[in-house]
Amino acid sequence: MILRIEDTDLERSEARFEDLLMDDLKWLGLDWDEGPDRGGPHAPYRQSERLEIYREHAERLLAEGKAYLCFCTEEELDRERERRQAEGGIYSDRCRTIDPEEAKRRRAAGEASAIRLKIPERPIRFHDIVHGEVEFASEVVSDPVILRSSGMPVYNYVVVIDDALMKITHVIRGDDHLSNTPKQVALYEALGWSVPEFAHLSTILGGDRERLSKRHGATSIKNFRDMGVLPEALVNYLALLGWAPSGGTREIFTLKELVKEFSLERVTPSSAVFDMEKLYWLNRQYIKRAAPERINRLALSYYTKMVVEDMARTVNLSAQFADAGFLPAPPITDWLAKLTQLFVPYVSRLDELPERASAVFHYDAKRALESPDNREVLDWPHTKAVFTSFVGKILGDESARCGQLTAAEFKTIVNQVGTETGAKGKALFHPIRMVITGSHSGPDFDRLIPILEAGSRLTWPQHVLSVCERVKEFAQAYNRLVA
RNA sequence: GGCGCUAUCGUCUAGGGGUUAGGACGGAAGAUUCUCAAUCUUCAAACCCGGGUUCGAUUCCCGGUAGCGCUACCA
Repeated sequence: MILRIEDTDLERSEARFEDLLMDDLKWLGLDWDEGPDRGGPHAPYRQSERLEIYREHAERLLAEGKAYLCFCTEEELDRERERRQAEGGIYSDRCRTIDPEEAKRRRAAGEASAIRLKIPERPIRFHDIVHGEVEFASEVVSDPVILRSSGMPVYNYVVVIDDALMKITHVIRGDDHLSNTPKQVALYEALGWSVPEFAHLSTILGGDRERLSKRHGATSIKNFRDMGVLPEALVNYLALLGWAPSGGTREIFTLKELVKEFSLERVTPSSAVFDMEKLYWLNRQYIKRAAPERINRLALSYYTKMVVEDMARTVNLSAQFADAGFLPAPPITDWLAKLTQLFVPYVSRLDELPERASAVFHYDAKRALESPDNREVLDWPHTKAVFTSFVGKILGDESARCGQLTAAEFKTIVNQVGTETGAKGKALFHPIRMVITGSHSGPDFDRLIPILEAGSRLTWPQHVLSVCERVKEFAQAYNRLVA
């Protein structure tokens, strides 16, 4: 595989984009044998460093009469384009008829000129693996500029030169390039080179059926990565957009399986709407299958991000510090790993983890009592008695040592509250969960209580409240409410 | 405007001259659980329109319509 940097548009190219691009590719699990970072037999791999090659071939085409000099000024071209806007048609190729000798003289005299390719006067046909035979009439394709008057070559030209020189066999790209292809085919022919196979893949659209763009939210690879989408899920989803295996029922494929199963011949020619929900669903499947250690490690950054954001709310953190983040020490990471495993069945994106675990980090008894979600629970007949009994047990009981409560001890207390008040099932569990987490729904107490207690014993910027601290806060808030 | 590409459930798609038009996401209902999520079961949901070819067309052909793309000295 070859990585080539197409940077002939100076305005849109920046060195840092290159690193970003390589990061994205590596993250996706795509690797290359040759490229700007590791060299290879076809070096250089940046088009901006291959200018001499492009100039040479352009001059050759010029000398062979397959291309010509164009002296049109920017203003002239603008004017013509405006007229076409209304009347239709293509660029007039007006400089094509200038006598080559005269053109040579004008260039020598210093007049600015671009080089245009002569499109032959016959239909241009080519084969496309997903679209079949495609034909364009010669009259609808204008003579393209291959070398700008600035000396910088144009994409449609360099791509042909490089693909041929680098021995590219299959040109696979978006179908927005389909209309460019006749120009490129004409170029291959003018150069006397054989034409590669083409495969034009359909456009990916947003929910509004417009081409996917920044407006639609996550559209860069980095975005998905930040959301906690696993690369294998993204690759799998993208493959499914426009492709299905024969039979059409299987949907989950690893990169390796995809390499084996995927075939361009089965790619659909019609455009597809990007469905975030389905991506998230696939991501959940992959999270479930992934090694827990990997998920725990990936999850870390989302917690630290949360902690930094929390701190920024109260302390005036420097942007530099917030950016850098920080890695917690092992006792904390071990605890966070347990936390992740507790909540990971609930999420389809890793960045949802802190939000899911918010009951652990952000306990607020007052808000819990005022929450509309808890309204109903508050009105249940047993609720008040359960509150009183439970609060009394935790705060009064010697066994309920602060921060040292075990799951078994907690269970015993819950059972005692049950027999004392006569509440059971929802009537028992919902009010208690409300006291502990602020919400009537959440994970099993058996797993939650040890995590809460262990968390309260850790020292890091984010203090986790222990069970008894929660109960204390709740009791105060509740008493105020009743009073 | 010209040219090109495309058209099966809301979305991604399988299929293909005669099928109960299949699967997945999402939706609805149910089971399970103290609850939410997960999981399982069930259900609803589609061949763009008009002509032709044919015994028969969603499938093949033509036209229309719609969507998208190109129409740059952008990539």
